[in-house]
Amino acid sequence: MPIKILIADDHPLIAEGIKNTFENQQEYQVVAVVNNGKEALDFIEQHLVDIALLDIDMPIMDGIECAKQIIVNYNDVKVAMLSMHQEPSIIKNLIEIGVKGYMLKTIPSEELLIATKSIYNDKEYFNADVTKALLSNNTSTFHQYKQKSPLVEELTSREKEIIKYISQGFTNIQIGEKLFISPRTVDTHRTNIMRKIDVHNVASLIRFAFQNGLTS
Amino acid sequence: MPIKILIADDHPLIAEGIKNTFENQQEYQVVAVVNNGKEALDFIEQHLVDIALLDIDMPIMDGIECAKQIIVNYNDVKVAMLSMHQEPSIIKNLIEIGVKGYMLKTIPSEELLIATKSIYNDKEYFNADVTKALLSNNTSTFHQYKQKSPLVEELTSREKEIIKYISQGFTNIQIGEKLFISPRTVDTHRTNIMRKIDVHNVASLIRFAFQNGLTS
DNA sequence: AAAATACTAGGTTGTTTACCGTAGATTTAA
DNA sequence: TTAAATCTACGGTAAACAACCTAGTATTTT
Repeated sequence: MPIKILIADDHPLIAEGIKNTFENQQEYQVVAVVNNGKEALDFIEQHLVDIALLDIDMPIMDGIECAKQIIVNYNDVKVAMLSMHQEPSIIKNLIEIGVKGYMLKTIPSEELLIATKSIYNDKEYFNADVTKALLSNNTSTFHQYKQKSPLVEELTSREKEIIKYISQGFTNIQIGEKLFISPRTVDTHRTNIMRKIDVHNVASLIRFAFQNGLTS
Repeated sequence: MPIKILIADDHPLIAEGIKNTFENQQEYQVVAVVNNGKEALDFIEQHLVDIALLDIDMPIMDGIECAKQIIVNYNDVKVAMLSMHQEPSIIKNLIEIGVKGYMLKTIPSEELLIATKSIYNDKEYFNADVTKALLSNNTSTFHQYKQKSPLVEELTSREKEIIKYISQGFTNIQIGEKLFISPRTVDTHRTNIMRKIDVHNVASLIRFAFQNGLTS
């Protein structure tokens, strides 16, 4: 029973190239070559597909949206991206969505075969260029999350203590009891904190706390 | 002319396993199996080697020091690591030193062959687990050490959507506007979410969202 | 000594959230 | 075809929070 592959790419030449890679092997069977994400979804709805190889840039429905839909609606169809993009944010996003593989189109044919087989066997596959892309830019991507706001410096140690308790889910009254101060005092601190970091509700306050490592 | 491979690993069984992988192929030739970094260097000084496959944990001289020496002194010997470590810091360090590949020992034999060939052809190779390891460093600090709650599974996709907006600091009214539903409906979702994950204020709700990667 | 900062506490007012219930419409599963 | 789940929406009440305000005490800085 060959591995059933769907290829989605709006460049016919590339799609054919990928198709040829698989057609010389009896382990694989290309069951569809489509031009966009919508067509891919339509096909998957009607037929059995093991692996969907999706390009990102496609008309009507792009590969990202298509991947999302497939992963949500067709649990047993594995999704791998085959793209020219190597922006870490895109790659990261896709991996979080749940794609099993991400390959750049520079991947050699034989590696693509291995990759496809790995993915079919419930493993994951990312080719070297992807790893390098993540690595080379990971400082910036990393900082996007880890970078501390300079506003943290504005907070006094008492305020950081308060924000910690707030982010742990305690109410002003509970915090007051813990710190042996009036809940009104806690409220004052809370107000001051929010003014300093320029947020206007608990949700944003806690978001700030998490992003700045103030959560204990 | 086969690709000349040196294997350095202090576990004889593993070293033999790797050796066997290559010996069934005439493209490759294992010219040495050594037990530590020092022996590897000694061998390379006397013989021609195309690729050195190094373990990290070895007595006398470890794989990291060995890799450094090889890369500095023997420009035409390519170095790849084959290890059980997947700490991003180690991997990053080695890539900065200049190793051409990093594979975990969980790599399938056939993938190892492809990898070795790629590296011989002046490409780089990192297997999927390595990418994942790097990626985990890439994502936010918060989910790193905290385990995800099974309660996430209880949430419907709509509820996850709501929780995402809440954690972004939007009020029920704002969320209602975004999703074209009544703020009362948002409130109902909110109530249901809080019941499901057993929290009783926004703070805890957002804490939950952050710890479970529901913050977009 | 005066000014600034931090911590404390309270007043007031309006908004938002938390929790309780009910309930129709639609989709999904048994 | 019931049954269950999901998404939708509303009423009401109490608690918590958000945004203003003043103000005393203590400590540090200028």
